[in-house]
Amino acid sequence: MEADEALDIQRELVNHLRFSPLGQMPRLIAGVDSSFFTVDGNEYILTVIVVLSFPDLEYVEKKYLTNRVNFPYIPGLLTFREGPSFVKTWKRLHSEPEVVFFDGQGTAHPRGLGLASHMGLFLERPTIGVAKSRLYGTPDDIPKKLGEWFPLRNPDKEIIGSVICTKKDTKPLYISPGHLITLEDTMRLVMSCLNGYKIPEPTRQAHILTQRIKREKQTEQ
DNA sequence: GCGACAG
DNA sequence: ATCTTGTCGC
Repeated sequence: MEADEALDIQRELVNHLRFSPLGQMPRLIAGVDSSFFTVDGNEYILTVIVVLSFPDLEYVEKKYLTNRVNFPYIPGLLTFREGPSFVKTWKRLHSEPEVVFFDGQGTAHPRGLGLASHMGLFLERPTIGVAKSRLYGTPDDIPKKLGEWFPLRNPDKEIIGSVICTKKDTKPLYISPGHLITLEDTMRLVMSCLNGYKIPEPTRQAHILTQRIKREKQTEQ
């Protein structure tokens, strides 16, 4: 996979995105995260998917997989580095989450197709992008108080996501709809999944496991 | 050409 | 993301 053909894929797939209101509240939500490590000069990715009940946020299921990665990290092309591993891991899930949270952007992307959006097209179900930093767009302002938020806009001033304060005295989160969900519903779900921490619980649990599994993996061998 | 740049 | 210990502050 070359970078230039990856760009063409994004420019084509963005036309398939749909942003519709969530019909009903989900019963299961999945959180995805990945970590990386190198062995004998080869780079590997460890992807973890955690499924929680909603709105209780109780643990339901988890699956993880280690795969080799060849595509480098290139801002705007994260999908081609982490996407393949996610797809393989997803196929091992027994439960069927109605919504999936990704660590990265949804529509708040140079070509409107961040990791969450691209994976949403694959899954054909609602996805959300939860990023810890900005990739694209300009926020109207920076939120400071818990729950406060501002629109994130593209150069044409169109709203592509939002910057929201999910915890006091911490940098805000950059969230955007991935696919089959509106920005409004995206923000509602993110706020409903907060558990006293800055990162929504599905993504937070996945991140904790991604680090722990990798650490145990190195400790044993 | 210069700066920006998810994880 | 990852390399890495302690430390300032709510």
